[in-house]
Amino acid sequence: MQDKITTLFKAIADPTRREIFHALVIATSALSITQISNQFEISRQGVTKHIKTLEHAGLVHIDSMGRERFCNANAKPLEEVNKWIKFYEQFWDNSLQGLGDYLDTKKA
Amino acid sequence: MQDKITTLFKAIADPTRREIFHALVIATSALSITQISNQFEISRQGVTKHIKTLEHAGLVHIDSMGRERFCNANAKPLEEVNKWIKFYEQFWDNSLQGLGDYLDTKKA
DNA sequence: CAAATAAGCAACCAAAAAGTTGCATATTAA
DNA sequence: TTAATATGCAACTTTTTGGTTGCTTATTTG
Repeated sequence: MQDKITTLFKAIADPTRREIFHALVIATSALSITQISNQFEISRQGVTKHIKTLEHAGLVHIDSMGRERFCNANAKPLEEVNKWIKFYEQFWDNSLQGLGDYLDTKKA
Repeated sequence: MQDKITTLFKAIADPTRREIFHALVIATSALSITQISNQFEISRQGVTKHIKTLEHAGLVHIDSMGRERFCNANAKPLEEVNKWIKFYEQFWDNSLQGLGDYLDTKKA
């Protein structure tokens, strides 16, 4: 399909999915599909689809208990996004920019 | 349309766009649309569209000089993404998790 | 000025994404 | 064991997205 980080970026690019993920992160216990659906305007099937996308990106882990499927958030994969971002930090952060300029000057 | 952070997330969710952005970030000088196109497989129009998306997200700034349009990367908006991510860091980073547990214990 | 170059605009296309409804199936409760 | 509940699966619709081609316009350059 597409590479891992793209799957991840796409998963969090959708606002509904970010909301669902957030709800799972701050939940005190795992939430079933129906429980999640009750918190959102969209249909249960819509939620299922989003959960599948999040699961595929590694952001959600599911524990099946009987007929219920309890969803847990897993923020770990976001570490990759964080790494991606980190590289560009030096280009927006002025203090780091200054550091870069300093090193350049030193070299010259 | 959609909120700012979603525009931003969607802009960086596309791998081609991330590549273009990266090329602009590491470029020693601003690049024209044609110059960018030469570095990628897709058509000039395709590049133009991506640039427009990046510009709309604030990740690219354009300086028009005569018939040419020179594109500069601007990483600053990524700071917002970084902030978004930061919140979830405590849920993946074990040391911070430990810190949270510690504070909870202290409270109790 | 004529030719070449840089780019925009518009229309189009195919595939993907976000969401829906309907129905089947498994599990639990009355 | 029948009814209710939780979910999955499949088909379908609408919108968005990533990309294309064709044509026009503006700016250089020979």
